[in-house]
Amino acid sequence: MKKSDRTRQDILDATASSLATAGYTATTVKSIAETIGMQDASIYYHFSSKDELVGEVLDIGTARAVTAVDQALAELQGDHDPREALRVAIIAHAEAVLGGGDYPRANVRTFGQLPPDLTHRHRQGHRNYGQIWTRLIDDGVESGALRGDLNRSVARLIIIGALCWAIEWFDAGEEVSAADVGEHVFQMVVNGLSIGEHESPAVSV
Amino acid sequence: MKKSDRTRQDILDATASSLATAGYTATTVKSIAETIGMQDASIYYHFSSKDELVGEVLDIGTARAVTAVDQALAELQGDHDPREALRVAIIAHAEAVLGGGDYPRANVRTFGQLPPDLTHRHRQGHRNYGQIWTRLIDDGVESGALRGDLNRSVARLIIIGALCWAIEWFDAGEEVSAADVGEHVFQMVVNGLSIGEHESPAVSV
DNA sequence: GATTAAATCTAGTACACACTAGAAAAGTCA
DNA sequence: TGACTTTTCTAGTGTGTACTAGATTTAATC
Repeated sequence: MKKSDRTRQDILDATASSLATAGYTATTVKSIAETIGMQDASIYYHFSSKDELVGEVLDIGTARAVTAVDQALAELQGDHDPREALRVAIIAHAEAVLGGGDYPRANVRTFGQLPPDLTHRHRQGHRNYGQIWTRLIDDGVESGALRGDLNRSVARLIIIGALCWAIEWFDAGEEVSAADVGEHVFQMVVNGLSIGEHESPAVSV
Repeated sequence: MKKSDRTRQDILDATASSLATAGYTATTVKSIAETIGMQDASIYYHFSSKDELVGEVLDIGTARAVTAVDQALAELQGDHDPREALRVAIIAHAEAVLGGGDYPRANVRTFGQLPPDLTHRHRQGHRNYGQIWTRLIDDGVESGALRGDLNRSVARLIIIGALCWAIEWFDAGEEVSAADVGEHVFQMVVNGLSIGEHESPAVSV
């Protein structure tokens, strides 16, 4: 029983890693098996199909992303500006997806590449995740901290989109960290790039 | 000669449409041929391989996106706020990729799904496109209209990312138009969601 | 140490894919 | 019409994929 669990975990890890870097199609059962030194047929002792395996990896990925954001928000004690909550959530998302493990990255990376069954299977998870952000934005607007003249759904999707797309260009080796990317997204979508008409010009970079 | 050109165009159109909606893997030579009522083998009279065909579609896509943004900027006559140039470019991009034809959409949709050869082939095109945005941001910062305390590359990639990811959720049938999405991205990344400490709360939506 | 159960392997099947060769059809123009 | 070119089709090949069946090995239990 213990051996099986360990192997199962190895398979999941290898799949998450491959999905995160190579995408869905390039992640073959054979390549997964090779990574962990097995025959491809042996995978089927632990998982009934490729898509069941991939689905489980994606489930773990969403769970981890949700946990990361929830936990970061929970650490905000007492009264706080709704903008600060948004900032904390954005940075937590950035760190989970960019700097975190393979599982959340696999989720974002394979978005839009999955067969219909898998896409449908994870629709609810994405909806749940979106609701966290919906609440953050609603709180901000209703408290008067955020503008109410924009479509909140569109605003939510733009924030998530800016963060998700970062996976396409973010390089963990460079000097910009995952948290830096989150901070930039926050600064831009909340404070804006503009320095405004009444402020003094910013110091040049 | 004329017949060949027409068929060739049909093949390109069908490929662009399939890439834009189904992605790279689900776009098979057979499915393309079926769409235009041909046998799959006949495709090879016009194109030497699937990837050459796909590459040509992507070339057209980048060209159209660049043209759309360039043209929108060219129509800005005389002196103008650098923010206005950014706004015009953002909306032009949104309309080209979301509301426009299949070619630019195919480009964004297949990003990250392509085999290495094709990815490499289009790297230069993406770089060129990025330079349009680099210049817009540089102009803004140097004229004092935009903040200079953020990493400009990161800012550029966040703007493009927010726009590109919109393809994953934008629905042309809904009441929010492609230009609306562009306007929202502009409002958020340039003016910011925050209403600031000295302004009155926004009217509720 | 023998018996049973768990885990992996060997050796395949079936299918979808990109792509090819050569015959057949369609179009062009004297 | 007839000779020629262009375009499409028929009929395949080879490869990589997910997946299966049954033998074989490894581990656990008495």
